[in-house]
Amino acid sequence: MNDSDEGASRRKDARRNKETLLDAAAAVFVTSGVEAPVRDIAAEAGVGLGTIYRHFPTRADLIIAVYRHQVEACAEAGPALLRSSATPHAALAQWIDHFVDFLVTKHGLAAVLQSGNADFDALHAYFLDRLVPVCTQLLEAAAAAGEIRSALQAYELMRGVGNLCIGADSDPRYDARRLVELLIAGLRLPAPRG
Amino acid sequence: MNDSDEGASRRKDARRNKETLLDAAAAVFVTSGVEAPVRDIAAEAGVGLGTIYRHFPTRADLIIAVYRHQVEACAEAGPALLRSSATPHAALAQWIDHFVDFLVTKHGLAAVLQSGNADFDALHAYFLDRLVPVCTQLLEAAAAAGEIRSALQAYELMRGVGNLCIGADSDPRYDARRLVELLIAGLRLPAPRG
DNA sequence: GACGATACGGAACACCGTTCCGTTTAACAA
DNA sequence: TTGTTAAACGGAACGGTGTTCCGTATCGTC
Repeated sequence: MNDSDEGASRRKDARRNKETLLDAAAAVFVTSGVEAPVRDIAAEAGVGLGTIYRHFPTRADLIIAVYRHQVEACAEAGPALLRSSATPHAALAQWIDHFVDFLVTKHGLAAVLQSGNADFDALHAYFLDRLVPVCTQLLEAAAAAGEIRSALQAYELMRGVGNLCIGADSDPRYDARRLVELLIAGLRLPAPRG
Repeated sequence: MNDSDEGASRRKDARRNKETLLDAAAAVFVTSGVEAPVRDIAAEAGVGLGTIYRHFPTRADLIIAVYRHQVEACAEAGPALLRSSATPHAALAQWIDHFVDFLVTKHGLAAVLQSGNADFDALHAYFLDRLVPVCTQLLEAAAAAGEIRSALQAYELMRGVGNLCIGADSDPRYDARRLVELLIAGLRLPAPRG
């Protein structure tokens, strides 16, 4: 854990406020979704707007900070699954499942991730930088094992899965997990010359 | 064509402005995307903001009006494909392809369709009302022919396809068509006991 | 040409993310 | 303890949304 001191201030109140803000943001994200107004988060934390923007230069930075640990955990789960699973394809499926679980339980996160809104480019880039290499590794292992057709880049798969998760909360008629399953099923190689 | 007179005004300038507005909106949507500011459209049409909002009570209504003809054409293409195609599954695949082409060529339309933003509920509802029944018909025909696993509602498939199209413009690394193909491939029944 | 209904334009409003700056406060030295 | 100073604070203000409102201009009719 080298992230607890890298941006830490000399002043106790500043450190405390940053923690308070992260907690408040996490709470507001749960109840109102990731797109909740910055003012709501400031109010929840009992803090002014200036304080938010000093600690987190942009909304995207705040969102990244809130979910960093979970994204790191997801990234680290990839190699672990590859070691513990029966086949690379099983590892891939489980990893995607893990990722989908993460996205689906964060109201509006998937939508914001793929919104194309320039405000969230940093968020988009962070997710991609951290997770695409892991996905590539899983994909290549599965391809090497001859379990999948290899015509798909990890980037494309990640975006596709992310897209499928949009709106999965707040709509009981739409089950993103099932569609992602279908996508992964379509990826599987049916037979050498089907 | 009964939509050319259903909301037509008694005044010539009003009718002309509505046409001008539709053309201007279409032009702006092509260059700046569907999320272009209303003011840009008003400026392009050489018209005030009030005029836009009298003819189209909400942004969503304007978008619906601009794309109505194409959505109708898509809806009508469903039964036609079912008649002209070799198998129901082929008809389904072609129809989905048609729909994807439509979405992918309209900057930001897919994103706005699934944004969950209440402002666009009417747009979302219109697409669904018009296209889900068509998709249901195709899906049921393919299921009856034993070509697909039937565990997917048309609503879910439409949302999934729509989601996959988000951001397909403006990112050469992401090919929505390929992912939709994979999804449809995953839908196909491999064998009675695979 | 006059008149009433209709439509027009754009200022004004509410809300957003973000910036700016005068004020407060923590940390430290004397 | 007290004084000094750099850091952090709060929130008004800015620029940009979608939308509303209403005084003004215009069309169709008599």
